[in-house]
Amino acid sequence: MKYIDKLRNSGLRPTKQRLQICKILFDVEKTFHFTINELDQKIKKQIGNKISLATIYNTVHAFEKKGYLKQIPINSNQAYFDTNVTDHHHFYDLKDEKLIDLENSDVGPINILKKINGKKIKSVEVLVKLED
Amino acid sequence: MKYIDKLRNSGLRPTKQRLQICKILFDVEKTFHFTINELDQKIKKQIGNKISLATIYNTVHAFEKKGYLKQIPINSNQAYFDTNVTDHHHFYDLKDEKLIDLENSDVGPINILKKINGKKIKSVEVLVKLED
DNA sequence: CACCTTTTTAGAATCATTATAAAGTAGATC
DNA sequence: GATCTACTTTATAATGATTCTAAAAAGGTG
Ligand SMILES: [Mn+2]
Ligand SMILES: [Mn+2]
Ligand SMILES: [Zn+2]
Ligand SMILES: [Zn+2]
Repeated sequence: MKYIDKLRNSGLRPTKQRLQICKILFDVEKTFHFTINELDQKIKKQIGNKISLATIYNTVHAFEKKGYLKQIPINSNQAYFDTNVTDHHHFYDLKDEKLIDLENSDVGPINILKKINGKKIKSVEVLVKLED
Repeated sequence: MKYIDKLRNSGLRPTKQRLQICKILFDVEKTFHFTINELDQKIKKQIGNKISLATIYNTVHAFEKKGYLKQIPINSNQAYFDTNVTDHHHFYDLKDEKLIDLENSDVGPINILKKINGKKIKSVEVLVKLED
């Protein structure tokens, strides 16, 4: 009951819905990127039942807040999430509208020389747009 | 009649509305970042009259397509545009929800070591999120 | 001016996301 | 195990940015 503990330790009750979403998001070998609608589809397909969209939004946001998911800024149409929460970067294939991971080691160190008074850096993300 | 020519050369008729928007966007010393609503406010305030939101969207998208504006991916809430169309990067102040330019020279060369088969790189953008 | 095309516009439609509020559930207590 | 309470889920409505529509207005050309 790996996810039950994970949720409890985060102060989130391990409900049936949250456990199902955990299974889909984290019980796979590879991390992946998804939109809320894609997750909704995946739940219907893999679990069989449906989870209310409101619950899916709530859960994804709760997981994001706890650091189990990351949101990737791509465009203003819809939110993209990532189950890979390590520091890393992305390709974005403009034609397929798909994200591809770009590990830190594939980019090399990024040195931000400019400083902003009174602010500190929370994250540094590179987005590489791809075309044919 | 600098903007009349600019528009004509782009195959866009120099209408009153487009010229007014040009004036606001390009007739200033410094480039800046804006959302559609901020632009709408600015038009009302600086020009006095109002331009239909549909026209503002149309014009901004037309200018983006022509390369006179760039869209900056920040989050999925609303689109941010930039009158600075040179290659550059951004700070995003999470508290103030404001963009700050980060010139290429403030970041240093970014070497993308990973290649994706059949795709070529269109742009490389760094987003540095700031917190207090 | 007459004609044709592009553009503007108000308003409706769309779509992702968030809010609401009622019903259900988990976990604690007895 | 029944009871209680806070948390969660859910259907549904509301919101807000963006896009669509279709009719009116304006630009450009001869
Ligand atoms: Mn969010
Ligand atoms: Mn657009
Ligand atoms: Zn990723
Ligand atoms: Zn900028």
